[in-house]
Amino acid sequence: MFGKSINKKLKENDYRLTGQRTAILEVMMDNQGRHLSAEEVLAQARKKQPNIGIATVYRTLEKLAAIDILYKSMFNDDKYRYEINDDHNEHHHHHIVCLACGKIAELEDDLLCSLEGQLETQGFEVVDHELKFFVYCPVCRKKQNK
Amino acid sequence: MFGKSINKKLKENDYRLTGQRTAILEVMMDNQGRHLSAEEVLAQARKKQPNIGIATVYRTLEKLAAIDILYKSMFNDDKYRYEINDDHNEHHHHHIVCLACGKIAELEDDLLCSLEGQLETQGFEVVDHELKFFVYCPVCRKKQNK
DNA sequence: TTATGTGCAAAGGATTTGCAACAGT
DNA sequence: ACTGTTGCAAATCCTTTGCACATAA
Repeated sequence: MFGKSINKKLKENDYRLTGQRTAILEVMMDNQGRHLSAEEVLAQARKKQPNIGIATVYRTLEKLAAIDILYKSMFNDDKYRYEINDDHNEHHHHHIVCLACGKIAELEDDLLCSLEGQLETQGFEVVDHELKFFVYCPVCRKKQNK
Repeated sequence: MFGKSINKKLKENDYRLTGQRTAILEVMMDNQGRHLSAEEVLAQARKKQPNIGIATVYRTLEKLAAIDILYKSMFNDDKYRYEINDDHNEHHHHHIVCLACGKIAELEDDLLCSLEGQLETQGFEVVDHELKFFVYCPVCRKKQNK
């Protein structure tokens, strides 16, 4: 009910499908491309499961991130944020963070592969990478007339 | 006494040079290229200023980061780490983080300039970027015989 | 049934803050 | 002297954990 590759992952990992987890997964699917904090997930999940607690949210997000269904990262506000990971095998997340409004855009590019190749010839095994650009986005630049 | 460009920055920013701040700056200079947590800075600073408190360390690190004398970032252990910023104007930090031992290497490359250029033609103002590779380093790979 | 998952409240760890005393300039 | 800085302890914020109860398989 969540797409075959997600269901497969859940099954492979002995992942008991409770009402709470279903609610959380639904929230994450409804927010594709957005980066939600645990509190934000809680607020939305409560609409479906009124008694769900924050501990369950953290535990579930953590587990889903561990099996690559979610991607976990932190921007500029000291709290982790989670987003659904479409192709949950390789995750090359290139975020473009606006320093003014905090909006986060994503970059689909894979320019970095050649760099990874270099590292691998040096004996590193590259598991993942993460690139962040800190920017002023076009809208904010206009507001500040820069 | 800390190199002319650091002294200039301090003066420009009305930065009163106390014994505590001197101690912290010395610690950071002594650890060029390393990434210290606030607690680690505290421990070393106490050798010079036995009564210095953790609040002062946080306040000082924050201020030095604000004027680009330090660079602040977080790796995989939920605490901020600080390092001295040699050319404290542009900071292009490319860290290579080993997932096994936590060791952090740096990459001096500037392959990303072309990507920045693309963003700028799209109307973004790029202030900074940050790239992290999550890897297993050669030493750890050997230990795990991978 | 039986191992896993849940909610709650308490604990934990990093960081910040209020405030009275202190110290550069 | 004036103003910014300090140390301490308490407060804050995000996240984790212990435990008794509940529930999916």
